[in-house]
Amino acid sequence: MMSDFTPLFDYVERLSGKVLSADEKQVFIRHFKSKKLKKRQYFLQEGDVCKYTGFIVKGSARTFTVDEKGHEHILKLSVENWWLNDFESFYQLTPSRFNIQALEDMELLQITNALVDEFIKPIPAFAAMQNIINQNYTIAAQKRMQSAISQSGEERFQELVNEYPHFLQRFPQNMIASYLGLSPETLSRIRKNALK
Amino acid sequence: MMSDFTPLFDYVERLSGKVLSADEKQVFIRHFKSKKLKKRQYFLQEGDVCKYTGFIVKGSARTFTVDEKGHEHILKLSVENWWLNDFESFYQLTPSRFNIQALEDMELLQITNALVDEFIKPIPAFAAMQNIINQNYTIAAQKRMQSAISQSGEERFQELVNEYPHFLQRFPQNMIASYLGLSPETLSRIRKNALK
DNA sequence: GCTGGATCTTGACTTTAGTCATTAAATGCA
DNA sequence: TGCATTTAATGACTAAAGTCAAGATCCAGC
Repeated sequence: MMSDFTPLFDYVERLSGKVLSADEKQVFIRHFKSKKLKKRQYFLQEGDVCKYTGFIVKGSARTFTVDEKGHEHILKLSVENWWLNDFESFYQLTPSRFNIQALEDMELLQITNALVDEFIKPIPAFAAMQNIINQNYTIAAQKRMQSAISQSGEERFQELVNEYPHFLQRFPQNMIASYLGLSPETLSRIRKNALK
Repeated sequence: MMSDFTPLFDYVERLSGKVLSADEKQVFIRHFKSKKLKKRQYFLQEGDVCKYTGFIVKGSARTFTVDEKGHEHILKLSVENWWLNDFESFYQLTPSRFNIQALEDMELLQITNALVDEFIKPIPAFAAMQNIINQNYTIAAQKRMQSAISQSGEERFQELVNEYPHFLQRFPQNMIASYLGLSPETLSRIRKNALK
């Protein structure tokens, strides 16, 4: 059965502000492949090259590293209508420093770098979307960097509560803690204090 | 006297991998204006819209915020052959959350967003450069985020020593500390320990 | 429903980094 | 050169976050 490309088309059109022709949609359908991941399965393992970029139709994932002490640090939490990949590895075809793992059962539409370059990038709406994404990502990264440098754990948590309240429902607390750069115990205590 | 555009042309050609024609160079010369800043002068103040993006021909600057306690946090240190701006404010024409201040006497080539869109973006080498920059910046932001989340102050300092050794010569230690998200005292002690 | 693993909470303690105050050194510049 | 300002170092203390260990709770799958 064919996957549902509607979310992807909507996403590209919305971000780019351009409309996709029927022909262009066919190019997407021809080159993106449906991929399913069960909870806990890996989309990418540290040391491997990130061959695919995937559009998340359903489910969620975390991008994380493991340090020398064996502690995991979550760099990114990804949900529906986001792209799943390690930019650096995907664009430069270098081994990745990250692991990407499904936190829920996932459905992706994925494609290789080579096919993107050959068939997808020439589609103006896609190229425009890509620039917008890079721009947005850069801005978001700058904001997050600012909070990492200048705010306490408690302030970073409050910001997350305000900006991504649904994350709190959707992800276990230890994942949120790791995303914020805190130990699970510390986040537990922060929440306890915040309730007063 | 006309400013020296050579560094800018070299930079655009190097990043884009394309050559600029004489006509295209004239477009640059026509629309970029030379701007000088003395040490400590502001290129941008919090609350203002970042009207210009500037290519740094000479000198250096810091991008920083001031928190409620009056503490400054440096988000970015910029030197020759980098662009100086607040992405978010410049692209979206929203008031900036950042201050940008010269750390040394500076010479910039600057231009407004509107003029970039009208005259400069149509130059293929420039558009290509911009995408590469966004890509590189995204990758760099991810790396820096990773160290902020998963490394101690000492490890972050060691990384800076390895990656940007010239920063240590060029910028006072309290600026470096702020860039690393540390108090000046803490960085002083880290350095003392590291010398053993 | 029962069970085992995962998640969360809490307490006691340690480590890391920040704060405040003081002194020393370096630097700018008149 | 000499003085004022900035920058850096250090000590004593405080605050924030991490660590380790134990127990409680939740939940998926049989």
